[in-house]
Amino acid sequence: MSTSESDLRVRFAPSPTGALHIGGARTALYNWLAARHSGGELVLRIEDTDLERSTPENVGQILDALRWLGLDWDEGPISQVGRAEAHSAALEQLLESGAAYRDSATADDVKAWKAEHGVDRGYRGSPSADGVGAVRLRVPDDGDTVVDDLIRGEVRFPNRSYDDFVIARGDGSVLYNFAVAVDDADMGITEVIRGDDHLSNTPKQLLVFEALGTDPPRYAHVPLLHGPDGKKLSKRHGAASVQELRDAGYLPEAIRNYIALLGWGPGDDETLLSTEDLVSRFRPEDVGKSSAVFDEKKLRWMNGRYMRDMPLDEYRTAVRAFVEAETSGRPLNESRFEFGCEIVQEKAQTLQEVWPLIRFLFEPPVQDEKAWRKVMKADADRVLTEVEAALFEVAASEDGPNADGFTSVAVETALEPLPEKLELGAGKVFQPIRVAITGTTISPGIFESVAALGREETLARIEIARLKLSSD
RNA sequence: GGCCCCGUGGUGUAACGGUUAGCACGCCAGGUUUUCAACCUGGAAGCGCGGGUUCGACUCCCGCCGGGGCUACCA
Repeated sequence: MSTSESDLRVRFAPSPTGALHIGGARTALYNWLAARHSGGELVLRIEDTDLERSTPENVGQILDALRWLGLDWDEGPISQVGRAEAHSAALEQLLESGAAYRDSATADDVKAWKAEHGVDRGYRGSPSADGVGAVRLRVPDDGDTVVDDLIRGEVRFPNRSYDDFVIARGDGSVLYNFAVAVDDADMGITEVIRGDDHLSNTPKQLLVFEALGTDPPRYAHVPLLHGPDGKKLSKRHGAASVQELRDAGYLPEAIRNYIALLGWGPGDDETLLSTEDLVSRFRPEDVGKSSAVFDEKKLRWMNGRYMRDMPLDEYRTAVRAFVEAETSGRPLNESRFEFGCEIVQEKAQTLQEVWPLIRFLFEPPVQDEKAWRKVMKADADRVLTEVEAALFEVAASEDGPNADGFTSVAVETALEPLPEKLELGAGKVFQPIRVAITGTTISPGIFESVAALGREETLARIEIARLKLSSD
């Protein structure tokens, strides 16, 4: 828990109606960065007043996603439902003061009223005689409610275009715009950083603050994220939730770096920014105004950069979880795994891509027929015969991955002269080996791959390939 | 429909009343290379449109067009 070095208090307030989306994750990140940058505090509040859609599973999922992303909070999670008493008290206060009233008008009544008064005219009701009905807040007829937004500047909303909006249902349970304002007030939130979709709601919340007699926080509305088709980001756009990104093999730090850049830039040409950099350089007022499109291609590239920069032991730990999922926990040759990670680190862009590249170390190769036809041509048998002879000469004191005597370097020393000796291009010599031992044309470096597989297994697979060759 | 927001290459961003409009991803070509990736070099690609204001506008103003949000007794 950080000691408070500033008065800044922000909150992240997701509604648990599903997984945490990349857009929500970015909002969380911006709040977190703002808090950590200034030494302020971040409160996590769960907006669960929609009992139909808010489930404990969803709450757990969001908390997991935040933790996995490395975003911690100083207070909470606080359930909005758990604050029902505070909400009722505030509601009573407004009913007492006359700032709000009970109105029995139905949706149809409101529609009829508007038909009569004009579409740009907000509904104005009157207290029901019997004191039943939903609770509405009185909205002034004149003037503007002004949102002084950190990102948008001053935005004016004409009061007359807003309905006397419902702040509590007939049964007394409160609605979103009311609960949010009461909670932000009670929690002493000083700055609200949230999605643009709430900009139009802000006047309502401001009106609640005014009725309550409390100073409102400052607002910073960040632009929404869109999918590649320009539409609002949704589950249809592939890996759109944090959970899916995690399953696809992305690293938390890469995601933090990438989504921070969606709508914000450090001001210079830096692209790769550590979380430390982000914390020191991020300011909500520097967030741009236009919506951004989530582009997985760039995330992939960035993730690859982070994967290559990882310390090897950390890399192995991250990869292991993915490999275990692929092999359903079947024990693997540990030294092959360790060496496999080492030789594959330069190649994969996501954790998910690692297994296909090192799979040949643990299982017989699955022959890709296209690769076979492309590589196993006329010279192949002659080449493989030479390769066998050359590898046979390499003395290995034991048979294991990168074993003493049969190291990448030793293998390279043995194979490297072959192209010249056979008067063939390097590809003509090395590709058949690759296909013989891995089944495909794509693998880690050939010398490393051979060393990782070990002498005996390599020779055995080459022999199998030669047999297949003779039967072609 | 009403209220509100946004509009720099395919994507994310930078600059700004006066620059050859920069950087990154992606794309294309070439190089390197044992494949892929990485790496190196080069290239195509942008200020939504129309009016103003100004000596000068991507930048300021207006209109339009396009995209988005809100408009529930949802959040």
